[in-house]
Amino acid sequence: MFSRSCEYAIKALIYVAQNTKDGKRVSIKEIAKGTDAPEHFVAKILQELSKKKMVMSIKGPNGGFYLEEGGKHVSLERIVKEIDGDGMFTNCVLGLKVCSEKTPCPVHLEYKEVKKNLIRMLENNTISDFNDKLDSGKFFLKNE
Amino acid sequence: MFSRSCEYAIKALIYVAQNTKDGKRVSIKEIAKGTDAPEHFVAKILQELSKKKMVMSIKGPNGGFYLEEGGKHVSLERIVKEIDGDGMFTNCVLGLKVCSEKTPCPVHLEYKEVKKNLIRMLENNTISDFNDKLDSGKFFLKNE
DNA sequence: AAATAAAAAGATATTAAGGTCTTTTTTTTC
DNA sequence: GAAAAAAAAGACCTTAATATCTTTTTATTT
Ligand code: FES
Ligand code: FES
Repeated sequence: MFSRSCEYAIKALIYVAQNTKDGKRVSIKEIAKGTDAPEHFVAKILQELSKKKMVMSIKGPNGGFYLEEGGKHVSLERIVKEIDGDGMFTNCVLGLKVCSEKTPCPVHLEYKEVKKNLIRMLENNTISDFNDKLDSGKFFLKNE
Repeated sequence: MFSRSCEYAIKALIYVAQNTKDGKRVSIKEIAKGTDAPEHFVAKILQELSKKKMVMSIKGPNGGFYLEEGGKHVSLERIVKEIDGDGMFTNCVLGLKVCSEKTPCPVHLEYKEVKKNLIRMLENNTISDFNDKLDSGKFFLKNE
């Protein structure tokens, strides 16, 4: 569904939001541990997100990552599009050159509904939405 | 969503069903052209499907691929599972080790609904369903 | 039997994703 | 100012997906 990079990005951002509420910062190492992801890989992804101002970073001792107020209201849709591009939103599910009503693939009509659901899910969920959920202890960023 | 292989497989099977109604067979070359897929790649995928008896093949002049009566009633779900495995049906969408109600990821609940839709779409559509649709000329296996 | 047409099999190549390691830069603390 | 801690940058490695090419086997047609 999503690329690994994208999965890590989503979990990392949720983790950062969750653990920097009081003006603290979290290091790559912490994020990697907290989301069960390879440290150096997550570093690269955060670098990318940082360039796009989706997460803030400060170097040096006591540095790390944190979110600006606005960053907390970023939707999953935004993250997915930044990392994986908009293929999932526009491509034909059977790989036709274009997805259109004019020359639709056999599953176009039915897939359209599925896609609508998926997109709604991505649009309606922001980083901060998850924080509330995580606080309740009923959701996890890693398991097993 | 699906791998290339899987996309090609689905389109190839639909194409075969569509073009062998009268006891004819179609060659790899035809299938590749008809579905806008690389010939040798599609050959390998059909080989695999052939081993699994999801499509029949006959060698030699006048040979080619065709479907047994039963093959026409194969669902997309079956094809996807044979080619891509059941990851899409069982894996956590954020990549947690397991997808479970016990230790769900933050989007588990919402994604569950999306997944249900997707699976229903895959289960409810068989190769022969598409033939009827294609006959009407309103759907395509390639475009642009 | 020879020629031919087709799939099967298998070897190889290419590309992209995923992952790791090393060096550099920045900042803080002492 | 030196040492340390952190991210940034970049080089590199590994694996899997995608794709192509070549050879072999099988069946048909003449
Ligand atoms: S044409 Fe295939 S999903 Fe729209
Ligand atoms: S735990 Fe993530 S989808 Fe179920």
